[in-house]
Amino acid sequence: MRLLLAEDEKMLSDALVTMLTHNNYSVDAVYNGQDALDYLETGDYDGAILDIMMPKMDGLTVLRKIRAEGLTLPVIMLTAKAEVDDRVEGLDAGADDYLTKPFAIKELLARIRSMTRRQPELSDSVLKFGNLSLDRSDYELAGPDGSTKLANKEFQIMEMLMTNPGQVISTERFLEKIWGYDTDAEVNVVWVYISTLRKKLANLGTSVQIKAARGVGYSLEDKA
Amino acid sequence: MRLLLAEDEKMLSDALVTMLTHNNYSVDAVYNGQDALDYLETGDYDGAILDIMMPKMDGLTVLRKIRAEGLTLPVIMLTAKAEVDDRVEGLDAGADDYLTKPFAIKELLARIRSMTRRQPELSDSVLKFGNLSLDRSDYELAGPDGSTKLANKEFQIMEMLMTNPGQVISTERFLEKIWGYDTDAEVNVVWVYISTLRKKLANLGTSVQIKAARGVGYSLEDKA
DNA sequence: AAGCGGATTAAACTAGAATTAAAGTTGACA
DNA sequence: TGTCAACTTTAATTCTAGTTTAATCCGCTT
Repeated sequence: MRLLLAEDEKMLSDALVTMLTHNNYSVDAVYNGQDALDYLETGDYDGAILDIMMPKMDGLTVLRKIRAEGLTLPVIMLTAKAEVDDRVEGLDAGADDYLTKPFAIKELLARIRSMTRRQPELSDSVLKFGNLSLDRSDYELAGPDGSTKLANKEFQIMEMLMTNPGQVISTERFLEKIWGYDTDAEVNVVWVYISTLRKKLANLGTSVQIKAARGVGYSLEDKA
Repeated sequence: MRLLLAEDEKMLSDALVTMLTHNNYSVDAVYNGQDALDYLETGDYDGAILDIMMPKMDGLTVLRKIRAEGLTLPVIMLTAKAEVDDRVEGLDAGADDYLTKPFAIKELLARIRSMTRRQPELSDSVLKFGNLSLDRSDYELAGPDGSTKLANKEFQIMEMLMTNPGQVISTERFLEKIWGYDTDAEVNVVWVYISTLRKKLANLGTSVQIKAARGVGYSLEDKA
C-alpha cells in the first residue's frame, strides 16, 4: 500500500513516515505542494495525506488539480486551522477525510485504514494467471502442487507481475513503486526477490515463470 | 514519448539514457549543441533536456534558436553552475525548468513527468512496416511466423531502420547514434548485427529485408 | 537475551550479449 | 575477367547483466 505524505514541517513529517512505515505502508514524503502534485500524477499511489498550508502550492490546490485530472485516490487533508470554512472548501474539492492538528497518530492510522478500505479494486481479491493464483487478502500464492504465503515485498513484486502478465516491467519500476521514488535500495534487492519467487514458483509446480528481458526488466510468462 | 537529451559528458548521458528508456521514454542522445539544434528542428520530440555547457553551441543558444523558430516543446536545462544569472537567462530564453548538477536522477524523472504531463499517448510504442512490427516497450520483433525478443543493440539498430523505412542509413550514423560519437567500436560490429538481424527476419517469415547500399549504408525494404 | 523471520547486502558464479577475429563472398571497375 | 574494397558470415573471446547462495542486519516475540 503506497502513500504520499505532503507535509512541510520536517519534524512531524519524519515522525509520520516512521509511524506509517512501521505499519507496513510504503511512504514517499514531500515537503511542498508542487512536488506533491508531480508525485501524485504518476498515479502510483493508493492514498495521499496532504497538509493544507504548504510552500509553493497549498494542499487544496493540489487536491483540486489531481481531481481535475481524474485521479480518484482517497485523500486525507491535514489542517492547523479548525475552521469550518476550510473543511467545506476541502469537501468541495474532493477530499475524503479531515484531521485537525494537533492530532493523535492513532487517529490518523485509523482514518488511513478506513480510507484505503473502500477501494473498489478489492472486487477481484484473487489474481490468476495460467495455473497460478495469488490471493491478495492473505498473500497466498497457489499452484497445482500446493501454496505458500508470501512475505511483504515478495507479494508486492508478484502482484505487479500478475496484474500485468506478459508485459515487461523494469527493475526501476519495481523499485519506484515498491520501495518509493527516494529509495536508496540497490537493484540487487529486486534480483534477490525474483530469485526467491522463482524458487517458490518451481515448488508450486506451476507452468508460469518469471522471464528476464536482459537490459529491460522482467515479465510473467506461461510456458504451457 | 520522445525526448532529446543533449549532454556532452558521455558517462552521465549513458546513465540517463538507460534510466529514461527503462521508464518508457524513447530517447535520442546527442553530445553537442549543434546536433541538438539539428535534431530538435525535425520537430518530432515531445521534450528536451539540454546541458548548458556543451561543445559547438551552448544550451542557452540552442534554446533561443528553437524558440525563435516557434518550437514550443517543453525544455529542462541542466547546469553545473548554481548561479542565479544562468537561471534568469534561461527563463528569458524560454526554458520550463532547471536542474543544477549534481542532481538526483529521481528528481529529473519527476520533472520530466511533470513537464510532459498533458500528453495522453504511448500510442507510438509499436513500429510497423510491411508485415513486420517492433514493440518498443518489450523489444519484441514480430512477423507472420512468430516473434523474438531483440537484444539491446539489435533493437536500437532495428528501431533506426524502422523509423526511417526505405531510407538509407549509413554505418557511421548507426555508430554515432548507438555507440556514441566518441566510440572506438569498429564498423564491423554494425555488419555483425545486420547479419544476425537478417537471420531473425528470415525466421519470422516477413517480406521485409535489410538491403545494403554498397558504400552508402543500409535500408529497410519490403520485397512483397 | 535468545531466537525467529523478513529485508538487505555481499560476493561468487553463469548465461548470454557485445565485440573481435578471421575466413568467405560479392560486385564495381580497370 | 581479375582484383580489390566492401560487405557477409561464423566462430571465438570478452564482458556485463543477471542469478544465486550465504551472511548480516534488525525489529519483534518469547
